[in-house]
Amino acid sequence: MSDRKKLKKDCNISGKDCTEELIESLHAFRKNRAILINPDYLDDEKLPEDERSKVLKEIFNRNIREKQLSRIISHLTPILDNACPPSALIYGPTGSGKTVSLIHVLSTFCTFAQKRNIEFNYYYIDLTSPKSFFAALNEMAISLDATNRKYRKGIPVEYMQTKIINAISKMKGYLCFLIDEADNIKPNPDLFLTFIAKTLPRKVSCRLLYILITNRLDWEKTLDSRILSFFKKTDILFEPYDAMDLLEILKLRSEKALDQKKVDQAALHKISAYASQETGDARMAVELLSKAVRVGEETTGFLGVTEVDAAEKRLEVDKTTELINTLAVHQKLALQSCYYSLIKPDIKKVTTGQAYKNYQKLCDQRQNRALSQRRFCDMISFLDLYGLINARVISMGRYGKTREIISSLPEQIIEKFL
DNA sequence: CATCCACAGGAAAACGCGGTTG
DNA sequence: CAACCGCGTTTTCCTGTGGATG
Repeated sequence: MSDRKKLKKDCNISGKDCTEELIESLHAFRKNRAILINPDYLDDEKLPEDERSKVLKEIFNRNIREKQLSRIISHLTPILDNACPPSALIYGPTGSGKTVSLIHVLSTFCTFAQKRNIEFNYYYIDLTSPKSFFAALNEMAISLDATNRKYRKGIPVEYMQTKIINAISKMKGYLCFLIDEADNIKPNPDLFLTFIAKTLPRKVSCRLLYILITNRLDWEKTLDSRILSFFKKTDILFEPYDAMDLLEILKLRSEKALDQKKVDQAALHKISAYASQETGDARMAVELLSKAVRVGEETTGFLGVTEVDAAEKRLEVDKTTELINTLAVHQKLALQSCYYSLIKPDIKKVTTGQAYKNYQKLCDQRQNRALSQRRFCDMISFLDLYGLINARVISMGRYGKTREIISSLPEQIIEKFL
């Protein structure tokens, strides 16, 4: 017993020492390789409010989105001459900086107008997650009255409406509502729009101005034309960022967040080029940057072009595995049945018939009914469309005409889902 | 050149399911 | 409560087809 105790004690001491050393050395090692100084600047969600707007100001001071900003501002300037501009509808793809630009413009416009003794206020209504009519009203009431976090369910809709009307009727001058993702009201967007466009202006004395943001170009067409005519609106389009804009944004982020000694400017160029080719989504560009930083910290302790390449690959892998995971059951089975024979080293292509046989076998194993070959055929074209397989129709002469299915995924992904 | 394979893919019928009406 | 719609999905049926092969 005493022996064992002693042994344990020894072990403990030596073990502790070892681990402590390990922690110390690893810590030093990691610190040495760290590129990231202030991670919050790579993630907008974590940035405190005032800090966020500071960053935004800096971005806009670099003449990014100048065209769009001037469009919005010239839309607003009639207010300075005591005229009320029409409502505006802002279009643009995700990550083109719609929300950010609008908030920036409105807040600066707000202070500018106040200096000239013009009463101007704006409220931001966030509908980024789908909302019902009631929830939209709720959101509106909250933005008007910051003290009240949330109104409970079960309150009649009319009550909410009068609540909002009461809140607004105390105000004077111009009142601007910035409604983000305005197309997100389900199931009856018309109701909400009728309320804000028709009912509200009649009940309150101040001048109302609506700015609706959406990323669906065709949204307008889904609306009732009668409501649409109440908004005598102007359209403003946000183009996606080009490579130069993205580069500026990335530069700013990297200056704030990263150790400049360890950052190669060429890497930023590469990221901006890649992101602008893809979608021009700024959020995606920043995400790629942070991914590249992570790669750099894990390997060389430096952010260069090679790290960006690696991050790109990793992003690609993440995207495809995510895509695969969101597939419907039978689609997943079809995909598996395609790769089932493709992973064998000597087989490079399969025909639809072979894949279908595999598919039937797989369905048998899992005891669910196999879909018809016709349906399978459609699923193959679907998978091809999404780039999960390569399938093209070829003719093998008298041996028939079929789709030739070839792998289009790197092996690590295939292994993962098989 | 005609033949004929093994499937592609269009059309229409059948099914499934939530919602509505008599 | 059954009958009936409406609409999306699935099955059934069918016609079409590129080119190796005899």
